[in-house]
Amino acid sequence: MLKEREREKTEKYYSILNGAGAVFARFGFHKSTISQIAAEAGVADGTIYLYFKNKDDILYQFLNFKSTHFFQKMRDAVNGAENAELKLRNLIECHLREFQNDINMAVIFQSEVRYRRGIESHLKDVSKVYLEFLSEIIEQGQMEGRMRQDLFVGLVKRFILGAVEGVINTWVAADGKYDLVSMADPLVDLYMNGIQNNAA
Amino acid sequence: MLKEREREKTEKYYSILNGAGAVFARFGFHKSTISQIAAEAGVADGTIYLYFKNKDDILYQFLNFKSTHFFQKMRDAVNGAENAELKLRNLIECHLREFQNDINMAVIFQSEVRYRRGIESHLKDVSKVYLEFLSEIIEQGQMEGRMRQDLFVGLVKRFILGAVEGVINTWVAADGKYDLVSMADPLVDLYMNGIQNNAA
DNA sequence: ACCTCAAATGAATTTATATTCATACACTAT
DNA sequence: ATAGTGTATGAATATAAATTCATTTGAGGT
Repeated sequence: MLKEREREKTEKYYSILNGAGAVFARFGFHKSTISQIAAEAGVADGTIYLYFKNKDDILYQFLNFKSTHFFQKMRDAVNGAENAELKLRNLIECHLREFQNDINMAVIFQSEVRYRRGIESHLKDVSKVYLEFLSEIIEQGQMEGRMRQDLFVGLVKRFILGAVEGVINTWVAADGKYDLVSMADPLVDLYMNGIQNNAA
Repeated sequence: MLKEREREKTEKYYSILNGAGAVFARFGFHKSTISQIAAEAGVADGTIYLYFKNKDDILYQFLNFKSTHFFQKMRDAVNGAENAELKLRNLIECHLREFQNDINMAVIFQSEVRYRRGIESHLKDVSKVYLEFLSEIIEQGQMEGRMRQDLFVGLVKRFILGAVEGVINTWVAADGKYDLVSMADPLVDLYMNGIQNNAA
């Protein structure tokens, strides 16, 4: 086993992480084998165990690495906006852009993160952090008078997250063929105005 | 192997299906073993292979059985409503009620159905059928002038399904502790009116 | 009571793959 | 050049669990 300090910095560490990302995305975590990952990363099977504790650890580190980056982008996007509606728009746009730019990550997040008992417990629960972002935005929106006062925030935030994920799932199922980011505006429009025809 | 005809009717067949439902829900498909399922169903390991081709087949038949029932309920719920908004409300309420009444099914649908390559291909894709229900309702709503004309139906239906699933996931994560069906009205209200404060 | 055969059993077998480890390699310092 | 140290290899091993099958059980039927 390599020294803890250096282990995570080497080029090889990232080759394996990326290889694993590609393999997990293609076959799913359970059907992926260490040999496949090793081949994809261009290393021997045994080498993987110099950098990772075991197969689970690969997934764990992958999610950890990606989500750290993801939430940093998220924070930047939200902070750069003034009012709640713009924050929401930026958040959604950022989410879609990051997933579009890294389809392996997108596939893995959408398919493996849900109900992985024992992983989400270690991992700073991805959707939890996300939902906190949303709570803040909604509450700010209510203070600004921009969003309804009678909203049940606990529900609204799942509602928002669920809908983005639904849109991403569809995009993933279509192998990322179309532009995902352009869904941001119509999506936010739905959040804000709903589907009812108020004109009539 | 039992005769095809009789195999699926026996009491034992359903014991195994239910046992599997409980075990899959508790441990997830991959971590569930045949022995656990057999124990839960009160039969010997080998007996399972008299009724099912293999472990995958158990999940497949479980999903098939449950989704057939589910969609029947769904159809009844939708047909019993006059206008599109009521149909939507009934659909969501039915969805939530059925999941609430069968938490094993709920857990399995939410966690195993997504990205199970080779299963959704056999199984009449659950979300596909669901999305067709939604398309019809939305289009009807537009004809009735009850829903906006400028909606991108392809987006709206994922939006709706995604949001219900988000709400169900939260409920499942809380071990079904609170009443799920009561989320139907506020949820539909959000679909229809959005979160924006129009009064101000 | 005995026979027959479908149904059930669970220990033995097979299979698949995660993980280990003895060996080989490559770089640096002396 | 050679020794020494950290790194990489991949064949061999360990393990776990799915699946099989020789054997047993039990419910009619004679």
